[in-house]
Amino acid sequence: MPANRRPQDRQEKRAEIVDAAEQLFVDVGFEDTPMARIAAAAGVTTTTIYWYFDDKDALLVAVLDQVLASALREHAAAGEQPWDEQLLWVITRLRRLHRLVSVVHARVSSSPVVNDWHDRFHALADINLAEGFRAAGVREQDLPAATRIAVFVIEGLLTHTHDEQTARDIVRLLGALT
Amino acid sequence: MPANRRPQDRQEKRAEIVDAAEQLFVDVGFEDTPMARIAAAAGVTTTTIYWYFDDKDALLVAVLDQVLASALREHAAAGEQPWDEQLLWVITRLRRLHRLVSVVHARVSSSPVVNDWHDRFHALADINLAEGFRAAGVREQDLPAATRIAVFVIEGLLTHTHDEQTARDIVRLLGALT
DNA sequence: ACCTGAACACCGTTCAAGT
DNA sequence: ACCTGAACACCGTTCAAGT
Repeated sequence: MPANRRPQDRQEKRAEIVDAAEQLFVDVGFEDTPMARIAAAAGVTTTTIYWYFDDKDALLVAVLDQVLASALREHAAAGEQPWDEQLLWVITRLRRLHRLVSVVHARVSSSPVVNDWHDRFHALADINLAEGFRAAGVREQDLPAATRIAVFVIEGLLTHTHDEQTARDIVRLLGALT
Repeated sequence: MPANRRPQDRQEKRAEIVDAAEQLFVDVGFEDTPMARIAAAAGVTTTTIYWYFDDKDALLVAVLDQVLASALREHAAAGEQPWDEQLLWVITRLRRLHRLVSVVHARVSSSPVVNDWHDRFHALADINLAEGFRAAGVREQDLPAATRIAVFVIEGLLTHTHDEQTARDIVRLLGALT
């Protein structure tokens, strides 16, 4: 063991693994990418991944955290926009993540860590969306229902193919809820 | 080979396999049930399943067809009901099928047969829902968007836990689209 | 035509052994 | 503490051989 190993070495290699996994999970899919392929892309051995992560699901959660943080940063940088433009931004920006959305739902019932992440994600999404709806004038007692409708529509648009115009029509019609 | 083998023998054994697979896919999940377990439940050998189905995805599609047909029969038998009651009926009746919904979405991008089934399902769902919305007085130009919103909300309710009251609130708020 | 036991290919994960 | 090659367990699928 080298005496000059800096503490962030660990974080750096961990980040390389997560980066490799993110690209593969997004473009190829979680179920279709073997651990060996992630390891090769990250320049490590398969077993090394298990030094940093408990199992493949834990690696998935790390990828989800990274992707979510990145999306939140981008969204904040996009600045204030009207309500429907924000929704359309989210839909187009996150469209390439549809495989992640699907695999999270598929693994919720099998993996406790994915289930936990999913719960936390929806709590966060609900808070943000409810804030937007409140600002748009939705009645307080309708906020929970309106929020969940918005979440489900976003998830649906991400996991189903559709053209740009359909997305616009849907978001416009959703505006009727406000 | 027995000379008195009747042609429906094949259909009967096929049905036994599909029944076993349906119960396991619904209660345990597609990814968590090995072919060997389906075979054992159906009283055949693993390899026998491959005489009736190309692969596990083809078996999944057979299960989906059977479940869909059963749901359509039940729905028809339920008779005419107001629009929101129909939606609530679908949601409670199909809630136990959430694993099927999730795995279909997860496998759409990997399995052509599942992808085909998914396309056909949504075409069918769109027709039925559009009819309901039209009868409920939704403007013709809003029908496609309203239909997709309803589909996405139903799928969301099936794949996310929620209490009865939330479902009622959501369906009631959806009524604002009409 | 229908069914089977044995084998194959693949993959997530573990473990003893290294540095 | 960190990394590895080899092995293990599991599972979808195939195939040669039966009836």
